[in-house]
Amino acid sequence: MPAALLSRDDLIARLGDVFREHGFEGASLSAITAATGLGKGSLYNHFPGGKDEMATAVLAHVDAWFEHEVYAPLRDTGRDAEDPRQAIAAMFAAVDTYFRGGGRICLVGAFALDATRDRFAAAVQDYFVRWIAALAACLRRGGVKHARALAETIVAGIQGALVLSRALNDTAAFGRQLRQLQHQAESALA
Amino acid sequence: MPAALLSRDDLIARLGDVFREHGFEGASLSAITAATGLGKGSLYNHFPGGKDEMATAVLAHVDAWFEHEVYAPLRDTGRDAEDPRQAIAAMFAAVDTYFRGGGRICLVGAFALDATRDRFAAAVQDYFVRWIAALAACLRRGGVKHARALAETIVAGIQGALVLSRALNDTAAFGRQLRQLQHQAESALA
DNA sequence: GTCTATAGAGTGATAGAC
DNA sequence: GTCTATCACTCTATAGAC
Repeated sequence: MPAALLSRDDLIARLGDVFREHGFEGASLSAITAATGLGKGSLYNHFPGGKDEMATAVLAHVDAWFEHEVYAPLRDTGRDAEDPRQAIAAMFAAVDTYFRGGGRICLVGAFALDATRDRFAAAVQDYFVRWIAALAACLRRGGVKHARALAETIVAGIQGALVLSRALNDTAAFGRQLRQLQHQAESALA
Repeated sequence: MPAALLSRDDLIARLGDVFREHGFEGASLSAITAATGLGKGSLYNHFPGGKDEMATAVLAHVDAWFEHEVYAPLRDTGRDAEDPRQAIAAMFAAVDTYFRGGGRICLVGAFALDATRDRFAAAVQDYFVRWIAALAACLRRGGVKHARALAETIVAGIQGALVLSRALNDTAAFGRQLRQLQHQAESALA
């Protein structure tokens, strides 16, 4: 067989970019073809289920990244006073990197807003439930009283920061919100 | 001429529902026809520019609502200690009503996230710029030091709360975030 | 009769599935 | 590449308020 032009990981990363850019409905197969360099035949070879399966694969990829880089470190935080603070600083750093300082939106958040949500409701809900739970566990271990409420505020704040920085076309707004949220978390830990 | 089946305001309201539900790309003319009861001929009679003009009209309608119900009251707040507090409480009440307690998303925020943003960038940016400016002016009049930063946090927080409540399929999350943000504003005013 | 809101068949282009 | 369905949109025609 001919060599694959793209590894599966590269392919999924590019699919993610297309879905982030155009949304699920707006991501036409021709846009996907242009972004990946793969013809329709190749795409259907990799994803017999079509666009639905492509989006599912991208969501699973995003989920795996957050599980490894964000949720697990938060959950594995010890009880030493400094640990939760460091874990939360690491989370904010990871988030800033992942979202390219506000230049990249959250695919899961975008899917949550439109009718796409119904198709991928389970994956969308899971992403947020697990993020909030992992962050709340870390905060609780740091002695925060209303850990669950604060975790919800921080996760919502990050999503809002992405909307705002895209709307204002100002990635600096994302950084400002991230720092404000991190400060809010650190104040609660102190 | 035949009587209009729908007033222009009703028509625009229904168009808004369709765009909120499906996004700009996902809002097909057949979905619009189904939601409005109007055939293509009627729709193109009202909006010769097609979907673009429909979305522009909806955004203008949203803008007018927020200008009248949210921005103007915030800007017109006096300098009495109680005024900014009341104006901000009124803003949160208006926001809760408009977004149906979290059951309705923000069309402008949704447009900000996908590629639609480029088409309507000016209207999208304007909505957020004016909201933040009006809220910051009110906070500043209430003696808040970093009024602009807090205003940004609150507006971003509202957008994030909408994403979260849709993602979790839990409108109660929207109410919780709204109360938290209002408390944050009131603490800064005190 | 004029004008406007209606309806919907028909256009070419393009969608996603295979 | 081929397929059918559907896309946004055009055009012609009619109904009815003035």
